[in-house]
This record gives sequence, C-alpha cells and structure tokens, in this order.
Amino acid sequence: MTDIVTAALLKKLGKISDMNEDDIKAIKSMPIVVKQVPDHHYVVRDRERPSQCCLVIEGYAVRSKTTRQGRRQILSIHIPGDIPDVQSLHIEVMDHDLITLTPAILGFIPHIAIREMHRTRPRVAEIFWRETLIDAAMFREWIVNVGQRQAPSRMAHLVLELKRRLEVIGPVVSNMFQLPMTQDELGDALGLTAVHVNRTIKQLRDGGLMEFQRQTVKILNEPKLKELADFDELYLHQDPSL
DNA sequence: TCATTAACTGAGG
DNA sequence: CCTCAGTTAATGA
Repeated sequence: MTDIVTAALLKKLGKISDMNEDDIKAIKSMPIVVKQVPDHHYVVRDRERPSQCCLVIEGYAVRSKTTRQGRRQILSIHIPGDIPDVQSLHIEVMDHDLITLTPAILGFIPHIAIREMHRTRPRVAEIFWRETLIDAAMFREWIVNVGQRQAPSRMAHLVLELKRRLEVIGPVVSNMFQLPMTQDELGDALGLTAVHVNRTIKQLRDGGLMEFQRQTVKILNEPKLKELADFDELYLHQDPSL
C-alpha cells in the first residue's frame, strides 16, 4: 500500500499522540481498498451495517441525519485523514449517513483488520481511542455552537475549526483553504437558512474578518474572528502534552 | 443551480 | 424599540 493512502491519517495521529516506528508500520500495513467516488455520494447510510471503516484520503465528506420531515442536520465535516465511521467498528448499525461533499478518494479497511491491529498493537488501539474521544469533544463544541451562539459566531467558529484541522494535514496557504459547501449546506451545518448564511457571510466580509468565494475561505483578521467565535482550540486536543 | 439582496414578519430581550 | 433570524420573492451569475 502506498504511503499516500495513510499520509494524512498519520500526520493527524502523530499530532495528537506519540507513535513509534512499529505503530506507524502497523497502520501503514493495514489492507486498504482504495476507491474513487463522486461528490454527494452516500458512502454509508443510516441503518446500514458496514463491515469496514472508511478513511478519507482525498476530498471532503459530512456526517448527517435527516428528520422524517426532511430537515437535515450536518453533524460533522470530514477531511483527509479522518475515519468518520470508526464507530461502526463497535456499533454495528449506522445511526446517521456519511456523504461526500466533493469527488473523493476513500480507503476502505475491514473491521477485522483494525481489530486485529488493535490486539497486536495496544498502543495503536489507545491512539484510536484518543482520536475517538477528540471526535466526541468536537461534537460537544458543535452542540454549543448550534445551540447557543449567534449566526456570525457560528460561522466563524466552523471556519476556524476547519482551518486548525486542515493545517495539521497541509492544505492552508496564506490563510486560505477550501470549504466546498454551498450556502444551503452551510445552513444545514449551522442550523440556519441559506438566506441567513448569506447575510452572515456578508456581515463578516464587510467587517473585514473573512471572505468566502467560490468555495474558498480567506481569513483576513484571525484575532477578531477568534474573539467573535469564542474559539478556544483546547477541545481539539492537538497537543498531547497539554 | 447557486448567490445576492430587499422587504417583511415575529420572537424575544 | 431593537436585534436576530425565518420567509418570500426578485434578480443575477
């Protein structure tokens, strides 16, 4: 398996933990089936019982849930290096959907292989544990965001979180990065209507805080944006020594 | 199809 | 009375 498949994953895990060479070797030697999928492709659906986990190698994906009335809540945004459905390893039935935002390259890893790696390399199991708990911390922050913050803070928070996470794996250049979501999709993530998302983006732009054009975010005034967002990156736990 | 903007509305502080 | 956010509608890219 070429290293590009696990490159982003290893960068991220290296950031949140101290791995040794054997841990890295074990992760690199997992049997991974790589597939290309189109944008807005359902990778796994609510109620399905996958026998493998999905590693995002290239592209973006979201986890979401849709109510009977057809209203969708986007629960999390996933970037290369993420294993969004790692919970399926120990919870058989999916309770939400996993959908690509962009054309994506995904790696599928059989549950059996991950379980075996966890048995032979307990340290890797601990690192996956830590990663999963950080995932939970991000959900807590997401709840606070959607439940208690006003629209401009919500938007600013989402943008800053994504920037921090993307920086670990690479693609943030001169304060710019890809946010491949329509304003309607951002609304589903933030609990706002698309019209209000548009108003909010305009407000942030007029305030000189950030720009959002053709799926690209440019952060113009990060200190002000952080203050507005009430952004404290502790919850990302990217530095294991803290 | 998606983004933009205005006008209006109601809830709630 | 003011702020925030949803709805509707018109317009443009």
